[in-house]
Amino acid sequence: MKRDLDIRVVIVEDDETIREGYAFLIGNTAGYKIAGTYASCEDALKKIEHDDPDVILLDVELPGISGIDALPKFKKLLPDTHILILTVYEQELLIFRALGSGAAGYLTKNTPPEKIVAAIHEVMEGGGPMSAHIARMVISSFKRNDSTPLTRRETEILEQIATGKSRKRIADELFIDLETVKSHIKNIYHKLDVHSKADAIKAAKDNKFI
Amino acid sequence: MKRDLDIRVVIVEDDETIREGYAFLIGNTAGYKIAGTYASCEDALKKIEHDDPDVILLDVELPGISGIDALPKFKKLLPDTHILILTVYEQELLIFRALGSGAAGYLTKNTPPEKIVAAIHEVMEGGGPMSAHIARMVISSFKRNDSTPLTRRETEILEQIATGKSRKRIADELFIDLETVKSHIKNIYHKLDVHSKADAIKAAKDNKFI
DNA sequence: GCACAAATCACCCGCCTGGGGGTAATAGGC
DNA sequence: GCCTATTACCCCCAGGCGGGTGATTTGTGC
Repeated sequence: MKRDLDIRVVIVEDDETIREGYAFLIGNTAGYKIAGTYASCEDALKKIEHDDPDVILLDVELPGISGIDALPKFKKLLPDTHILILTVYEQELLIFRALGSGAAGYLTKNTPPEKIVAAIHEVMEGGGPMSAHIARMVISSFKRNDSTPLTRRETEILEQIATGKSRKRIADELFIDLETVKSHIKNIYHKLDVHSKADAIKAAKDNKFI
Repeated sequence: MKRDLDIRVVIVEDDETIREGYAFLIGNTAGYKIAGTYASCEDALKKIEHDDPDVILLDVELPGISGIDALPKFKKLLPDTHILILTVYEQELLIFRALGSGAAGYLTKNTPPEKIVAAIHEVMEGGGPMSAHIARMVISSFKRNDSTPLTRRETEILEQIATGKSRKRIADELFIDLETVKSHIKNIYHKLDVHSKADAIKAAKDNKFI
């Protein structure tokens, strides 16, 4: 069990002005303590274990190893430390890669300082702080297309196909005949203008039909 | 183009105390206007078009049609209106269904009133407000398991299989022999202790290996 | 009540895929 | 220098998959 004193924060950020700015701000907030600051992931990975941080503020665009590539390494070194991504980039690919690698939050650099402190607090309380625009993108990634050409049953069957099940198995699980499943699949292929499982799945996912 | 005056808010919530409480709060905040309040989705669906709302606060546990089932209907009636889910439930299934149906945000009922107003503002600015715990669950849904038994290549091939591609096609796209792909698949099956595509995909997804 | 869409089942065909049994050479990382 | 990841090859055979055509029933909308 750790001391329940200050929240220990480490900053990994190459721009000295920004780094020292954040450090000053956080270090002077009651309840927070700067446990270390680094200009590169290489430096940080060598010494961060001694800092014993609760939260890491991690930049993604860094010279040498990028923050996004270093994320799994930090996670391996400090499995219980929360990592907050801090970046100017709002690219979907980057965001989902970061979250997939175990980031606990994703903030853009235009986030006002007091919100950053609030985000650190939030992440310690089990939250997942995100900048507004990021949150919207994350939510959008779940949204289905409601103007699908597929019927309910066709959508259901295509979802089953996307799990890798055979037509026979789908038929059994839906309590319908194999021939019925084949009919549905033929209709799906016609509607999506494809000629294979893989293409149907891709077309449907691209269009958020499934 | 709409008037850029007050933000028009509709509340759909069966508990009168809560409903009127929110209505009073929001109605008395500068820049916001209550365009309508309803105790059920049935009522709301009939009249909501005349309210011309910018944002709907929607409860999920309602008598009759649930908020979650009504969500697509509201979306159809008012495609440009933002819908904020307001509920006590924090079940993953419910959350992802709501977001999949087009909810722009998801708040729990313990959210302090001023945060609800802030969330309405945020959603109008293109954000995706979520309660802390919800946001964490959403983020967690992206997180991969880093202690996978699968090698990099095996993971890559299983990902391809999960897209419905045939072994031959995977071999071609990865510039390796069909027999090599078969070998990898055999190894994957052994490691995951399964005997089919579908089971491998399920096991891998359940464990977040892919 | 009628029309149209959705869902169901049927039988045809040819070809390739999928799952499982082995074995083994070469590269790359610690 | 060793281990494992990656690559590749041999065998077998059941059954799946994609495509064509047609027919029946259920149900929702106007």
